[in-house]
Parts: sequence; C-alpha cells; structure tokens
Amino acid sequence: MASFSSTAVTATLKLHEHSRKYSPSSYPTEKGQSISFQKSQRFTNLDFREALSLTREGTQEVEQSFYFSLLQQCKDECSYSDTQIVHGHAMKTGAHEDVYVMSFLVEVYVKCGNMDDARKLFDNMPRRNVFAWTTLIAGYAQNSLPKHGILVFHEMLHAGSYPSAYTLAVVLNACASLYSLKLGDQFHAYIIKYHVEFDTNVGNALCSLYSKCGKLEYALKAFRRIREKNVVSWTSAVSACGDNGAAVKGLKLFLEMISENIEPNEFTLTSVLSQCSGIQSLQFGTQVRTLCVKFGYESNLHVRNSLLSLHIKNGCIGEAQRLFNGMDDVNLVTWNAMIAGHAQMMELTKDNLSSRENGSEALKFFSKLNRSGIKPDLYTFSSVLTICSRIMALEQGEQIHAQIMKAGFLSDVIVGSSLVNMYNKCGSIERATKAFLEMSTRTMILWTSMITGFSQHGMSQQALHGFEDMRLTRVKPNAVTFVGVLAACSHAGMLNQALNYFEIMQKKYRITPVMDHYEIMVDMFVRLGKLEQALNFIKKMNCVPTESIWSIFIAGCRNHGNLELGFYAAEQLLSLKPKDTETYVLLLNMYNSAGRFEDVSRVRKMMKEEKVGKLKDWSWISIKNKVYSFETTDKTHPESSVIGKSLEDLVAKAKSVGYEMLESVEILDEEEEEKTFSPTIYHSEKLAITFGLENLPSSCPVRVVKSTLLCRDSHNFIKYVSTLSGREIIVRDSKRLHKFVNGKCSCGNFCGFL
DNA sequence: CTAGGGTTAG
Repeated sequence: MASFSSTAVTATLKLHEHSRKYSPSSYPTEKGQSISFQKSQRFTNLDFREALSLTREGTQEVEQSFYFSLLQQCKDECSYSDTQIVHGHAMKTGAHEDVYVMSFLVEVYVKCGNMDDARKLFDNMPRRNVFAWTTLIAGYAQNSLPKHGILVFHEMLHAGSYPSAYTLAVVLNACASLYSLKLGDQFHAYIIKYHVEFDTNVGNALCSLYSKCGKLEYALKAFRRIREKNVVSWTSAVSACGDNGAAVKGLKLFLEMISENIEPNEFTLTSVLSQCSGIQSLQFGTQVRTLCVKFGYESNLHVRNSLLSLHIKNGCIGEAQRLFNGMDDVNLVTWNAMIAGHAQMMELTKDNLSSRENGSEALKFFSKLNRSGIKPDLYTFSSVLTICSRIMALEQGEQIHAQIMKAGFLSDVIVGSSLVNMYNKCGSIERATKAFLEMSTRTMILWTSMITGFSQHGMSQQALHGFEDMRLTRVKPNAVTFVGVLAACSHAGMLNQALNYFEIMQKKYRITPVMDHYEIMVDMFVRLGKLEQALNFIKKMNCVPTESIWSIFIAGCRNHGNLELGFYAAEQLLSLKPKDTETYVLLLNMYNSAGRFEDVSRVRKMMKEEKVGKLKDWSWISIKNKVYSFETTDKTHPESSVIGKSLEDLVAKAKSVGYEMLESVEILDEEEEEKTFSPTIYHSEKLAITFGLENLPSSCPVRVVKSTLLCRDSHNFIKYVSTLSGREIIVRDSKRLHKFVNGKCSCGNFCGFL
C-alpha cells in the first residue's frame, strides 16, 4: 500500500494548488509562531498530542498536510488509539468532509487491522473516490477477508465507480489469497478488456496469483508481458519458480535479472537463497552470498536467516552455528531454522552417531529459546516433537505436550499431528489415541498418522476401523494412507482385504501404486508362505523391482526354507548392484547358512567394488532428558564394563529358560572376515535394553531406537527378557516398531534378517 | 505487490 499512499498524497497536493480548501500552509500557534507540517515530518509522542491540542478547540481551519503527517505516523506505528484521536479531531475541524483525508483514514484503520472501523468510516463518507474503494478492497484482502474484498469490488462497479489498474491488482491479490484460479481468470478477462495487463502492478499481481495457484507457466507469461518490470516483478517471477518446485529455472531467471542490471533487494535475495538450499546448491548459494554483501544486505535479518538455513540444510552445521553466533539481532525464525535444521540433519545421518547428537543439540537450542524470552510457535513445537519422536524421548515429549497446552497451540492440527506421531513413534499407542481423539479437526495427515500408528502397533482391526471412519467423515486418503491400510491387512494376514483395498486405491481414488505399496503386498504374500504368488506379483508390477522388493522376497524364501527361489531372486538382486549394506548382509547370511562359501566371497567382492560400507549399528535410549548410545562391539572388551557383565547375566538367565543363541552376521571388521560369522551377544540394542532395565523405575517401559534392522537372534532374546523382567520393551528399528510384552512381539514375528 | 520455520510413509 506504500505506493497508494504516496500517490494519494501527490494527487492531493496537486489538487491543493488549484482548490485550496483550507488555511495557508502554516498554522499559527498561540504564541504567534508558525509551524509548517510536511509529509516527512515526524512527531514524538508528546508533540503528537501537543499538535492536536493546539487545534483542539477546532476554531481554526487546518490544512490537509497536517492530517497527512499525523496519519502517516499512525500508519507507520499501527497505532489504533492515536488514529481514533486524529479521527475525532478531524470530525471537529470539518476535515471529515475531505475525501482525501477520509480515504487516508480508511487506509490507516486498515493498516491497524480494524476493518469494522474502516468500513463504517467508508460508509459515512459523503463522496467516495477510487482510492477509498481500492483501500477498502486491499484491506479485506490483507486482513484475511479476501471474499469481502471481492464483494466490495462488485459493489464499486455497481456504484458506477471505475477501477484503476491498481484496483485490479488489489482484486487479483484477493483472488490469490483465496487460491481461486476461477475468479482470477474472470478478472484476467476483465484486465485484458481494459488493456491493463502490461501495467506493472497488474502484471506483478497476475504473476503472484498464478504462482499461488500452481500455474507457473501462466505466472511467467504474465511476468513477460509487463512493459516496465521493476524489482518486484522480477522477484515475483523468481519466487514463483521457487514456490512451484522449479528452483533451477528460478536461479536462471535471477541470473537474467542480474545481467539486465536490475538490483535485487532483500526479498529477491532471500528467495534465491532458499531456492539454493532447496536444491542443495551451496555453491550457487555462496555466490549469492557475495551479492548480498555487494548490495549491502548481509546484515539484514531475513537474509541472514536464509543464509543460515542454506548452510544448515547443506550439512554445514559449523558455518550455520558461526552465523548464528554472529547475529546480534535474532528472531523466532532464526531459532526455528536452527532447530529444524538439526532435525533434518538427524534424518540425513540416520544410521550413525551424529544423528542422535543432532537431536540433542536441537533440544538444547529449544531450551535456550525458552530461556531467551521469545515464545516458541507452532513451527517450533512441530519440529521439536519430531525430534522427540526420532530419539524416542517420551518424557521430553510429554513435557513439551504440557507446554503446548499452556501456550494454546494444542488446537493446531499440525502440532496435533506431530503429537500423535510422537506418541506413536515412542510406542505409546494409548497416548497417541487420546491426543487424536482430543483434536477437533482431523485432516488426512492426522488420520494417516493414527491409522499408521495402529498398524505399527499390530492393531490391524483398529487401523481399518480408523480408515473406514476417515472415509465416513469424507476425508480423502492419499498414497501414504494406503501404506498404513495395506500394512494393517498384511500384518493380520488378510489377503483378500488387502487385494480389495489395493484395487479401491487405484480404481476409486486414482492413486497409482508406488514401491511402498508393492513392498507391502509382496511382504504379505511372503508372510503367508505364498512365494509363487509373490513372484508373480513382482513380475506383474508396472515398474522395475527394486533392491528392497527382492530383499523382502529373499527374506521370505529363507523363512519358508525355499532356497531355490531365494537363490534365483538373489541373482536378480545382485544384477541391480545394490547399494544398501543391509541387503548384502541378508545375502551373506543366506549363502553362509546354506554353506555356499563361493557365493559368500563373490558377494564380499561386490561389496568392495560397490564401495558399500560396514554395517553401522547404534542403539539409543533416552532417560530423563538425556540420550545414551550404545554400539555393537566385538566380544573381547565389554566384559570389563558393568553393562557388559549385566548383559551376560541376563543371557545366562534367558538360556536357563530355553533361549538359544543364533548365529548372525556382524560385519565389524573387514580385516577379520573369517570371524564375522560368530554369535555376538553384545548387540547394541541388548546393551541399551540392559542399561534401561537397570536405570529406569521398574514400572517404566524400556524404549530403544536402533539404527539398523533387528536380527533374528536379538528379536528372540528380547522376548525372553520381556518375560523374565516383566517389563514392556519397545524397540524401533530402521523399519518397524517392536513392542515386546510377556514374551510376545507386536510385529507378528516377521522381521529383518529372519 | 515480493522473502525467511513445520506435519504423514510395513
């Protein structure tokens, strides 16, 4: 609206020269001095009151620019109470007859977010000009009432007023906030009719409208048509690319802009930087950084936040930290970027130690934020809950739940979804269900979270009921929802139901199956021992079977003792040159147990060729806001540690009630290949569980996260431990959740390296 | 008019 007010002022001043309505350009004070009011003049709060009190009696006439100065100040400071004072004053001096003063007043009420007052004032105006109409429309659009804005536009046409190009730009913005392409197209037709599509403001608005509606091509066409493109035009076009997933195009456009000698502003630079981080191009981002310095925006808070985000998303935590420390002005976005950045690093470093270190670091930032006095918002809470879910920090998650409640963010559906997800991932389906039921709005994602949660906890019936309830409330499922639904069927061995849902998904919801769905279907056939059917299914898929599909099939073959098919599938798998260490471990296990040692060395050779790393295995347990991690170790040294000794005692106890240790592969040391097929009792998760049993209150379930899949031996062992200790033990491995209660596991006994 | 944080996936 900045250009509006300056236009209004210039227009008014021009008019002023011809028809002076008010007294001369200076106003005599009581002391006989003259004060002149200029547009740029600022008043301190005291002067402000004083300026008004001088004219309180309302005996003298006041010039327009007096009001413009005061109102400009009210507008800049968004001060509603001061605006009311000026308004009251204008009523006394008779300035309310002046359409320009009143239009400006409408604009200031709009800026203060008070649409009711703006409308009332507008309705009482003796005359309305295009500025007033436009201001009102823009006001509704900016104060989240875009529909009202469009109604006012029709009212304006009906009243016989002609919209200016600027009015049309403002109406387009209202369409953009409604994400209504249909309305936008209607106005576009109107714009073509009045030949204003070449206008800068109209073109800018068209560009951002089409971008918001996901029509990048139209947005760029609108941009190209603008005759006199300004920085805003270029910035709109560049960010349109970024918002529509065309970062490379956006960066090219940015280069074009630079080559045309258009100087970018902080908006352009932040948009470009965020596009760089989106496509992981630290290189380009670094070049943009030098431009930020060149154009003097390096210390701009928004620019700094984007730079910080760029570095943290590219894994340069050190540089992000350095930027953070160098900022003397920090806002919530800065904190959120640090927290979310660490959370994202956790995902990237999933299978190694730094993952949990990143999690702890992020939680430290969260407590620092809490101490800083800045209030966390829904973004902060969502991120932090995700971190708790990853490290299974239930206690901290509960504390954050309480904080969310106090801060009043519980009704936010995204925070609620994160909460449900956190409880699910921490293995507490009861609390997840409770949080879910307390939500007043249920989106597709929230339903999906809950369905998946039931499914992961082995509660197939509840998962399917959830899905039917979701359909009853007319929330449309997506591909992810069906991952949960199909998994529930697979888990309970409901073959026909699964096939039925698989068809409904495609025919009724027009969802093309992706690898996740195929994997579950294959997994289901395999669980039921229907290996031939599984193979037929794989052959009929409309995409090339992946590493994971074959792995699931091979695991099934081993489980059902059909090595013929297993060997066949292994050849298919090897021809794909797998990249995942766990895939190779599966094959090594299979060939080793079958005594096919030539194949064992063939697989090992291939691992070296493909530069597949060792199996990095870590387990973590959170106790009282602290995370403890354990590594699978070779059996020579842990005896010296207390925890190793306790684990040995536990193994001995389990053996006395029937536990038999199984042989499993451990690729710990490449130089000691021959030794790798020996039973290892010091699995990381076994150490973590032992630690948990000793350090948690006896009523407390033991919750452990593991970076790789559970092996058959561990799975069996933990069952015994759950019976012996009478404790609930929850282990989340790289693929699924295992909840052990009284010798039984929720996963249905079909897992990983079986 | 234009920018910077977030949720779901056996």
